[in-house]
Amino acid sequence: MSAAQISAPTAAAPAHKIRVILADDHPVVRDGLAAILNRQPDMEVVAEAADGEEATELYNRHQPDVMVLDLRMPKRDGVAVVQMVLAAHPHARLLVMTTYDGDEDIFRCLSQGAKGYLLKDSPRTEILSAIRAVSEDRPYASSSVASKALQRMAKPSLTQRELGVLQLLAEGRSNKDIARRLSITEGTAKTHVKAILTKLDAISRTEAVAVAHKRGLVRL
Amino acid sequence: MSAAQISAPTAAAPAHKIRVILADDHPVVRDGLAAILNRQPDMEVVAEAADGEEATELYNRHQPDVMVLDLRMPKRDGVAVVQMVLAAHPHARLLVMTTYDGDEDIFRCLSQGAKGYLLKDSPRTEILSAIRAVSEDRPYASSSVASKALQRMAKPSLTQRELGVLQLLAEGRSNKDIARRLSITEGTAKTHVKAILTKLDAISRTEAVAVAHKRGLVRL
DNA sequence: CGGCGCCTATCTCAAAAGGGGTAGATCGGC
DNA sequence: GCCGATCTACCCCTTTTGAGATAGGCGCCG
Repeated sequence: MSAAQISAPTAAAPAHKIRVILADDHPVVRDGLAAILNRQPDMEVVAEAADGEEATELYNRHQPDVMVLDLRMPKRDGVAVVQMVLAAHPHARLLVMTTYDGDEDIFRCLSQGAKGYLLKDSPRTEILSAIRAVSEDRPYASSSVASKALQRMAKPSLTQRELGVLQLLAEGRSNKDIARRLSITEGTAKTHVKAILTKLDAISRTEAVAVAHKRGLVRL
Repeated sequence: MSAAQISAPTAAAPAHKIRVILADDHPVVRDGLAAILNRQPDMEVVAEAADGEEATELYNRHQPDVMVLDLRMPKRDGVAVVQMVLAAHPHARLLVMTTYDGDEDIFRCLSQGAKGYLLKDSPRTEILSAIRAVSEDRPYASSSVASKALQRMAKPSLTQRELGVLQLLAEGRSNKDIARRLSITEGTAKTHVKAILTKLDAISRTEAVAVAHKRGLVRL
């Protein structure tokens, strides 16, 4: 394939450039994305945000065609930014980006209306394709994520309560400790833990935590 | 402090540019670093590697002044690259970079002779300072890492065997399972687990795994 | 209204994990 | 040669965890 074909995708002379905001807490990543996008004749980086709060503000101020959002950011994470921006701008086109596939929050973002999802280790061409797709209101997802989405559908999902218990489980708390923190009896805590073990197909709490980490259900 | 002072550090007209190789599996990060470095009058990116094997090869071919190395890469991780490059070139100046502080492998790299360590979310000026320091054979470490190094000294370290047991622990294995896999008795496995709990100051195996994750002693 | 899912709570019983201490074998360094 | 660290292994005893079953209260939806 030729690079020229990718660089000048739909029209030889674009009517207007795709206006993009970048939101990522790593200066290096912002510079890298900016360098890639600014080489394109049909794209323009209009602002950069270093955290979630800034991302929300800058979206309101600039109303870009696309915002590229890191999932994990200080102050306000990707999920929260997606919620807040879409509440104010229902037609906002958001492309969520993260380091790890398998992060459960991807699905939270997509189900809340983010238009696309991208892995940070994607090649440049894929990043550009994704931005162009999202800018035209077409959905985009890395293939590795699309397949995970299907796997995930099959598996039973945890309730909110169970996710809370799982978080404490991952911190190494005992049943008694979990019960105290959630103001329930130890017996009930055990009931929740048993449900978690069943749903995650784990034999022990420690294995459940390992599975939860792999699936991105909990964070450190 | 002025930016000019940082940009033109020692000499107004550098006798020769600092030749740098970048090794990171994320194209975006490579582009970002390249963009930052190529803006400097005293630096030059001579090659880029997308994995550990490539990094080793390119070092041998180009013999740069500094190689910036991601800790986690496909095929050969940062620790292995540090070992192999230093075996062939004992005076190589390597700057290790990673996303997370608290990664135990940082200390493995540094103790094996890497000259500096840097967090990926560092500001541009810090990245440049680090590269200049390392190029002059001066050590460099992010302040957050320097403080962790001290904390770490105080705490007891795990033996090789214990690290092996800890890895299995983190995968959710039972004592019986651990014993089978390591060809030791269950009683011995319990002895190791008890030692781990004591050293990590944890009450339960699950808490020990949580601590191990935080300290980067195990990986998923 | 009748389910259905969720949270709560209880019971019993077996298995696993954890706390304490002891001790032989091996290996490397002072 | 002796000491210390490590790996191995065992003892006893208590606490925690996990399997299985059951059930009331509550809110939501067809």
